[in-house]
Amino acid sequence: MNANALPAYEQVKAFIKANITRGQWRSGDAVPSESALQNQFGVSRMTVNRALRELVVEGVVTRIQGSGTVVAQLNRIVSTLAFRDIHEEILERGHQHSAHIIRVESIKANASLARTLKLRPGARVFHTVLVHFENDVPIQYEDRLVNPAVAPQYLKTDFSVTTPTHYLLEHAPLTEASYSIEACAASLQEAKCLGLKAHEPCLVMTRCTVSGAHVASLARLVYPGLRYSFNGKFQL
Amino acid sequence: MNANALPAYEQVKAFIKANITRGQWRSGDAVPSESALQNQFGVSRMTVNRALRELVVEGVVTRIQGSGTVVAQLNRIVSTLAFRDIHEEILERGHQHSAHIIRVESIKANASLARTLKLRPGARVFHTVLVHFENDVPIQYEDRLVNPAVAPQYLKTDFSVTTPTHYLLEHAPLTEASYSIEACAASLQEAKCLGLKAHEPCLVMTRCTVSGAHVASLARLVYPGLRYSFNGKFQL
DNA sequence: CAGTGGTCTAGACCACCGA
DNA sequence: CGGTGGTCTAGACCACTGG
Repeated sequence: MNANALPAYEQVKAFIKANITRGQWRSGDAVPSESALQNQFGVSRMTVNRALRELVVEGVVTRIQGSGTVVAQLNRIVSTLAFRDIHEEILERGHQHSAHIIRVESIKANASLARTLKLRPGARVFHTVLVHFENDVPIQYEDRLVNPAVAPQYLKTDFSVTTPTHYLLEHAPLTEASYSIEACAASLQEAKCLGLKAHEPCLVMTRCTVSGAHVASLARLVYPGLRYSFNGKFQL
Repeated sequence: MNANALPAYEQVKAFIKANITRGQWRSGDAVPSESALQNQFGVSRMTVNRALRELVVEGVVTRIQGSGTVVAQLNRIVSTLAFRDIHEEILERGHQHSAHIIRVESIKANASLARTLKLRPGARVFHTVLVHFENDVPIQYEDRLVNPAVAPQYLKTDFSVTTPTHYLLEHAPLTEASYSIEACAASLQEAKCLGLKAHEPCLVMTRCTVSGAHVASLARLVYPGLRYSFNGKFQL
């Protein structure tokens, strides 16, 4: 066994990917069965099985028990977007992060908010509004509502030091999140805080996080359209 | 072995995830070794190994050979965004898709475009501009540049029937793509085609696709901010 | 029915890490 | 050095699919 050689399961994966990339096998075409590949490569079935299972996860092939393995419909780009704490994101770019605190308060949930956070209407909810700066340039307006059940001490945090995201991840283990990304015109308040003209286009991420049995937080993150973008990459 | 029972490796995964979710194990904490879990669950090492390998892919744990397995830094939300052909996306919502063709032509690449497509300056490049409608509402303005090397017959396509995305996926197997999502103000031309006022906020996806050795296409997809959003979900 | 994938075992050898 | 994970094997039984 050559030392520089790829593991056997990687070789099987590479073989299959190469056939797809080269246009040899197209979407919907059958991929050789496990036993066929087993013979072809002279490896055990578990090794072939691992290769194929990983290709399923990567979205390259589809398997149906009893039927076989086929090349997946590749008419979609599947990519992984990672959202991180903005503090770390900025530090990682080698820049300075700071935050201005606009609002830290406790409010009463109206009907709609109560429904989202799964609380009774009129229940207390924590509310913070911050602006995050990257090298003194405003880059994110963060309006956040927090369920007191998951972080009773939330309002006592010094948000100029600890970001809400960081605090919540520490105190309420994340189990689930849903988000949407849209383009909106900046409101007057947002525009003022971000140093924009009113109605300038912004990227808005709305995010709802769940921790165990509780809806933990609802956040609206507004980024100046001209200063921020989400980037991603897809590989075969 | 109970028929309704989860597979053993799923039970191991569930056990580990539960300990994390419950806040029992925190980021950086050690996860029991394979042999420990093997004894605890009374299963073979391969089964435990599969569970842990899958948790690595899911970003739940980190493993270091010789050292051990620890709970990953969960201070990031990792989610999978899937971009599909807009035609299918609309059909799947049970709506009607149609496309208006604005422009179908061959142009000469300027220096910057030639660099991106890895062609020589002045080389011929295909250029199409379409507007996609969902139930007669304009939803995407698609400005696309195509490398003739990967799809020589591209301009002969009837784009009112076949979307450029679909045609390219058929003729140039996708091996790589990079994209960015931003918010921009609609240009006059875009606004007119999308039925917006000038400078209304739009979600803009810029996408560069690679097929084998060639850069295949560069697309600018403009979505009206009020009519479109990218949505995603994250689970544990 | 034969062939497929889904799961699992009980071993094995190796590379790596930390004490 | 012992313990960890990384890989691999040669079997096995099962559930499912298709003809």
